[in-house]
Amino acid sequence: MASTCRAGRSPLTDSVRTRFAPSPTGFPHVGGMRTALFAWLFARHNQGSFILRIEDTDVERSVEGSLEYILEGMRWLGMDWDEGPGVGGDYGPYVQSQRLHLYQDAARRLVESGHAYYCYCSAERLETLRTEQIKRKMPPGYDRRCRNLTTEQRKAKEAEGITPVVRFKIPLTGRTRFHDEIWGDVVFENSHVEDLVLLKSDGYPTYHLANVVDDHAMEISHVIRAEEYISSTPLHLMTYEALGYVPPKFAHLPMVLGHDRSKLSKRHGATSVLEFREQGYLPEALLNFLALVGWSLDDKTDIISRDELIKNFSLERVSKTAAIFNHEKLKWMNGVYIRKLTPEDFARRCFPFIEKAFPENIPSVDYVRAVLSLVQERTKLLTEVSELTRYFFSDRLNYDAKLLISKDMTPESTRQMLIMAKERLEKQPGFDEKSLESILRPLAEELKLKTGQLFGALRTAVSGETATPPLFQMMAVLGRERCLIRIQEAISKLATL
RNA sequence: GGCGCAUUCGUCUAGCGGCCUAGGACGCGUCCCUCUCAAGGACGAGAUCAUGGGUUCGAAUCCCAUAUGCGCUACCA
Repeated sequence: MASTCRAGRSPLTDSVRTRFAPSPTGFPHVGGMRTALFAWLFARHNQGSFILRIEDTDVERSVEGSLEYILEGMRWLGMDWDEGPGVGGDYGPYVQSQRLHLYQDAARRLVESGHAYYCYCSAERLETLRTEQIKRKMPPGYDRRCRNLTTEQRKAKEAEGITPVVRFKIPLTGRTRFHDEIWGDVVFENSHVEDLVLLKSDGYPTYHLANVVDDHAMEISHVIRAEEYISSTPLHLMTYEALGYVPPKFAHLPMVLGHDRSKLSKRHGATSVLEFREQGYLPEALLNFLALVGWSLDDKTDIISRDELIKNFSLERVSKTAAIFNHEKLKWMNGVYIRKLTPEDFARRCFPFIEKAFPENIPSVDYVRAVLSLVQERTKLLTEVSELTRYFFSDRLNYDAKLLISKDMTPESTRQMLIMAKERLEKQPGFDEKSLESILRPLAEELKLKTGQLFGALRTAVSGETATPPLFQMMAVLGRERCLIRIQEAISKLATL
């Protein structure tokens, strides 16, 4: 796209550079990850660079260990970064708390050039000011009391030992307009923009300053971020200009909502991508799903591979409307991806869940594979496999004997039927799917029973369940000995009815 | 309250003036397949394109109001 040479960006590096800039204040939220995904896709589509930058400028909200979770979430989804924590890069450090002097310098320059000023107002004054404004139905905001302090007044405040903050001196008139890659042209009256704080009294920058300074320093070409920042974009633009920087392009992404149309949060279910992993979701499914929250390829495609996503992603097809996170569709999509897995891959991914559920009862890897191949197309979540395969690993069946009795059958007729079946099975040399079918089907005919009546009873006898994979396949995997024992148990159970 | 933005089936969306008696997907229902459950296939219900005015030969698509929703309105990001 833009290939004009501009200040701060050399022709050599004038390519697409996007970034994801999370603050380490919690888990990797799917909303944030969706934002990261779009920035990542845009960079990859344009053979650009994707940068990961940590915005840890809020000391109070910073949560120990959360950075590692965020990185883990990114890695799990397969979003690799070209620069940032763990990989380095030419524009580091990529952690804002290690770049404080840059922001402090910028703030000082801004004050010196008259674009910003020191503010000595206390948090208390600001607080009472705000509550008073709200009470009188006035728009809340800073009243610019310190905007025009004289040198003497400032000296007096300094003498009191007050550490000031730096606020941007927003022009009182005029308007700021910009072109958003997704929203189009947006215009704001400058008089509605506040003199926001750029540098806090603890020496840390606010998001507004740190963002501008770093996006410029890191030569970010496209700022792709959530919709909530659109209102502060005019301030950012003014800051770029005041600092003498050429601003990047902006693209604001629509929000991700919960089912009640409020911002997606914990009460809407899982919101951390790591939680989705624990619940048995496949990263490729989540990635596909997330890509479709606010973006579409065309009027009919739902299942899109990572490569296709990269190949086809464009900002033009990003929607402007907030989207509700549809867990049902994600689950369906996960099922689609599970079915697409090779049996080996499916087994590999399920193994941890099986091992966890049946630590003492795993005879062999081959057995587990055989079992899993029977349930693959029946599972929507990896976590379901333990439930789906329980009777393959445990001999305690615990079912109600009544479940053995099919329609139009009695306990006694069912018992007789199972006795016959057991005799035939004992005599049958092979125990594979084919030979099982070759004796069980004729048996049903011989007894003048519907296949469902015989097979249903055997199914329950052998598994304790009424819904299982196909009977013969299941029995073949369970093995002759186990099946015969279970059928005998069923026969005994029926006798007590 | 102010500012900004949005508004197509329950949900995700296609649509960028005539191809729309609005298409696809999830979910839902019926049927087929079938030893059960899935998967798969077929069909169906489901949107007066938020409402009201314009513009136009013609509007879901353009314009203006209204309503509703969302975002911002922090020494949080």
